[in-house]
Amino acid sequence: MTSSNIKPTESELQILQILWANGPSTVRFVNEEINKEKETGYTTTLKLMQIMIDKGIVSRDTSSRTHVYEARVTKGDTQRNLLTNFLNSTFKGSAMSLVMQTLGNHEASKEELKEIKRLITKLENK
Amino acid sequence: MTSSNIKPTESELQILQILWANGPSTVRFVNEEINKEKETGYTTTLKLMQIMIDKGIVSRDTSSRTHVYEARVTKGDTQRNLLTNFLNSTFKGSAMSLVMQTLGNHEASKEELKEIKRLITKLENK
DNA sequence: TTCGTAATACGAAAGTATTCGTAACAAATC
DNA sequence: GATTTGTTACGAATACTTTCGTATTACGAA
Repeated sequence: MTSSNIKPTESELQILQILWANGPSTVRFVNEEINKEKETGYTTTLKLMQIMIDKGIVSRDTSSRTHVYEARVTKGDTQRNLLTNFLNSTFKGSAMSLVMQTLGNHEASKEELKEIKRLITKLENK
Repeated sequence: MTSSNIKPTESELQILQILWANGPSTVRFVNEEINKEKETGYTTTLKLMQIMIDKGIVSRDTSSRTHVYEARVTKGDTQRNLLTNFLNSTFKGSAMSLVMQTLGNHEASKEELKEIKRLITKLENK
């Protein structure tokens, strides 16, 4: 298997997104980012990040008083795992259905559509 | 909005899938289907389905002693809602990324790929 | 040094989801 | 009719997630 079964909770995923986007970060920074979306107490975020340490999802540098946290799972691996789970539970494993619904319901630019076509052509020739 | 915010839990979704696939069903039938995947007590399934009644996700015919349950949310609406949530949380709203990863990681037949291409062409001409 | 601020640690409360035991009852079987 | 079987109702235990209050400690400013 590519990597252990990564299944972060909703809150954990939000934190991971922030760490992926910004690199190693302090609890304060992460909490401020979260608060742009949803009011959340500082110790709430701290606790979540400590739990993520226990689970091995993040690591931290404790050399200075203010700890710096870093994702230990990659965005790619995590997305892949979550996608597989989602595909199985919601679309019973039919990648086709999922793609069709996504394209049908969500906007994509002409350029993006072209790129998807290119990928499909590449897949067809394999 | 197309429909109220349908967000079934993992277990509830599994039950919905069975109801969508088989039409109105008894608790016993649903429980047997579930047990093909995962050992689960009868009353566990019963309780879940009763909770789904409370939430308005399913309805039931109680005219005979053995109640018959039916989904009150459509597969399409539910998938659409779950897809939007998933897209936002895991792919930060980028439909493009999701589609590319799905095509890249999960098998699709040549026929299916062709069909997706057809859909894209149709979208491009709008 | 003393005080205030900011950080971590910890435990517990609150919320949600899952699981199942037991009671009550109706129906079928003997 | 008595007993076994199958069904619903209900409550409670367990588990997992989220939230936060409080204690403690380290650091910096006065």
